[in-house]
Amino acid sequence: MTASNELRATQGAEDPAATITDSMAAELVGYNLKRSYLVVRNAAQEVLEPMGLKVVSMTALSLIVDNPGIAPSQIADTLQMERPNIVVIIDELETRQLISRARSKLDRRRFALTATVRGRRLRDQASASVAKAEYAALGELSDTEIAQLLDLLRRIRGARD
Amino acid sequence: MTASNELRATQGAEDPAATITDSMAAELVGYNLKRSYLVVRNAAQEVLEPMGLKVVSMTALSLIVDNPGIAPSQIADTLQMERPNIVVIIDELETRQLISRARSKLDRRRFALTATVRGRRLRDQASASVAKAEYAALGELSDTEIAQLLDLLRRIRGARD
DNA sequence: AATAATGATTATGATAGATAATCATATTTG
DNA sequence: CAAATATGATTATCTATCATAATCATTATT
Repeated sequence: MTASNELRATQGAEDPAATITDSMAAELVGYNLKRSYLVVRNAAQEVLEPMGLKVVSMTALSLIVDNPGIAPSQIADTLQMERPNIVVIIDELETRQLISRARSKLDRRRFALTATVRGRRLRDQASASVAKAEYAALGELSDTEIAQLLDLLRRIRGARD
Repeated sequence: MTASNELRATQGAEDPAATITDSMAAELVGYNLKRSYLVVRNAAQEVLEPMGLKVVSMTALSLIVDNPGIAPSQIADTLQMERPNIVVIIDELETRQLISRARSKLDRRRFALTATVRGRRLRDQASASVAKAEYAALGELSDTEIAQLLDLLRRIRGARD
């Protein structure tokens, strides 16, 4: 770096119109992962909100639809959440009559969760809407690139799971 | 799906040893982005903690190092955070004498933030450690794949910025 | 039978993140 | 130029997310 560049850099950003250089954003994967995640999550939240669902509650609902009889603790394990936080989500899904909660016959400490017809219908609707919203948010990327991205992401988390 | 598969699915998950099918995790990009982000962020947090930094404070510090004279509001814009939350971070960086805060001469409402020598040194150290930690967390991926990933992620957030 | 472990729950706490209100300074406009 | 408006920083506050500790019922272990 030359002396004049040094000088410019020393005072440059004080000009409100100056362009901010952001070396972190350019280089770090975590930073870019976070930003991309927020873009996609916001797109999902937007379409879920009118259905009264959050991303986490729709994920839990989906798990229950796909795995009838699943227990809260299994949901916690799968979604990497703490059990106390699952309880709240399940309470709400039950109040809205999207799922039913019954004691397991094999282990009476556990609950066996099952989706109701309403729950299954809402899941299907939500899942389709979210997929569509994601696709729109990823509009820049081709189908091939989305597949590549998914593969890379699965391998990152796969290493730690 | 056959009748027997249907039956198995209906009761299957009540067996604690049953495998949970997670169609969301398999398909949704947002879910995979979140999981991958958490893996990488945890790796970064781990190496930053002994330096007394969080991801966000090290990002802010880095911005100040790269853009001497930058104002809090510019940091907020760049990092997509609200100004009140920036204040806290800057307070801490200043208390630790990693940056200095002076009124801008061009606009006396603004602050002109500059990194101290200590701040610059810590940034360099932190930035190197985080890059190394990220690389380890991405161990599954080749250099080419990491570059591909970065490109895809930048294009996702680029579309919305 | 007594002890330990597990699952669900409640209460609670920590942290990130956003909003509203306030004050100083700059800018715009009548 | 004076009044009104906008901007930047700050404080106080509120919400959401996420985690921990303690409790109770049931099951597994010794």
